[in-house]
Amino acid sequence: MKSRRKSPVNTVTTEPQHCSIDLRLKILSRLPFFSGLPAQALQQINQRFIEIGYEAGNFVYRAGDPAERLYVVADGKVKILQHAPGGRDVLLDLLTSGEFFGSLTTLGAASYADTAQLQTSACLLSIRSEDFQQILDAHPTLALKAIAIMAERINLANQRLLQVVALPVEQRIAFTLLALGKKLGRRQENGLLIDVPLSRDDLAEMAGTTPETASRVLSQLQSSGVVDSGRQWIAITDVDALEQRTTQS
Amino acid sequence: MKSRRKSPVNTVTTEPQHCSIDLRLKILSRLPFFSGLPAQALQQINQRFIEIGYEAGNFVYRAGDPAERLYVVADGKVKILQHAPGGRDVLLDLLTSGEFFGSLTTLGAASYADTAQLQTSACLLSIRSEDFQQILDAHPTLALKAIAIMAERINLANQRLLQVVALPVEQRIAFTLLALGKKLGRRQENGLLIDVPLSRDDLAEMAGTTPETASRVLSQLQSSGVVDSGRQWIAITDVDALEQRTTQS
DNA sequence: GCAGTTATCTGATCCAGATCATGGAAGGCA
DNA sequence: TGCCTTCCATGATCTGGATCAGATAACTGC
Repeated sequence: MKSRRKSPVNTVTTEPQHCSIDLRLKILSRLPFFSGLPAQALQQINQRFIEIGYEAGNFVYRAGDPAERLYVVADGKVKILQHAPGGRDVLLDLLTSGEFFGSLTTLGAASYADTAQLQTSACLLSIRSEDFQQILDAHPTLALKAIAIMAERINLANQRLLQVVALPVEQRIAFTLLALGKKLGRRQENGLLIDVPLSRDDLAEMAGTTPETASRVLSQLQSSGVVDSGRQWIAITDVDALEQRTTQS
Repeated sequence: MKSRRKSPVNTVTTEPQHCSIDLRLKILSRLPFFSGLPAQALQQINQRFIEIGYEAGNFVYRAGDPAERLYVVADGKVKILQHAPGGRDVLLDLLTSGEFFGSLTTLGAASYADTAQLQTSACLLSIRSEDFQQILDAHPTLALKAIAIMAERINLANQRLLQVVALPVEQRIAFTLLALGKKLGRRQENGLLIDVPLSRDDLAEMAGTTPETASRVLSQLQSSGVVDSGRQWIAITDVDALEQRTTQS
């Protein structure tokens, strides 16, 4: 019954051409964030961006580095984490194409509070914070969109805080898996595959627990037929059942 | 040694005239957020606001209510909290004069995710979200300031998440007290008084623990001479010593 | 000043989940 | 194909802090 098949996660690495300057404008124009902008403006904005390719595992920046750039994920997955003095880390988010990270503002803190590391190889677009601020200045619509995005992130962070304080581990892991499934899920024969290499450590850091406990909970979910998992991958086989786990027991 | 004096917290309730329409413009113009704006613009903005006085304990809004207004604290203290299904709550923030809460955006969620309750009687200024958005639209500088404020709140939320996951209760309480002291502290003979009525329950909800544990930690800090406290009040007598508690043991 | 109510303190017990420890399975690479 | 490394599962033990339960102290209203 225990399936230990080869990881079904799409491990195709980002090809160099995915990160080429040719595709940059196309990528930017597809972003919901920039939608509705005249082509001309988009053209100008495009010129301020540079593209960077990274290998999986690389750090884009680390907590404490001077915060001077804003990044957009063009392709690949990026994990945002925060370090605690005691060595225990928290995985704040796993970002996918179209999402922002880095410094949205030059006001306030002068250094990054979090660390950005590539979960897969990826292609990033990057812009200096000041340039981005000028863009926001010139296009108030974008500023409102940015505010909406940030409001959402504040809610997300508060939601997680609430969960960690008030819910037992199993429920937190259920919530975490559902969120991952919703965001990064890909339909498969065996269910909703979380389409990113995800270790037990990663899951633990997202749910605010230890890898051992994450493993135990996952084993239990697996033997109940709610999820299917293996080395570095997890698939949700029964979303409804998993949703139930967020409530009781 | 144990001091159980009368609460030194300033309990002067907001007088009606503090919330009068006469003072509204003055209050708004003093806000750092609106500083640098021409008087004319401020005049216009002022017209969009309404003022409301509330009694301590009242709810401004509750989680789930339709989110259609943004509030500014003119006078008094407002606590922002979030409910967990299990009954345990989290106190997200204690806001004081000049701070915003409510709905910064009409995009996204249509209802408040949190609850706003008055910690003291207070005077609030309120504006419809759409009106506020129009103001941001018209004054891009304000939008950038709003973004900076939200970035700060995101960092704060992530910081607290990290603390809850990685630090033991005593350290979390020490951090909480230091933050409160920094934000709401008033110098007194006996130290830095946290100038707001604050019960053990409130402190527990801020630090993500139970009132019993909060009480125990506080007793221990008190017998070490680091803080001084009583019914509904806490003062930090030795800031440096408290800072040390955030690190070791 | 007294009775009732609310906030706080503190002891005793309990348990979810962290920690410690070990063995096994999957993938990488020569 | 076999060695080596990394990841995962799972048992055993331990403990920080929650929970349960009274006992005090402070405020409120009369």
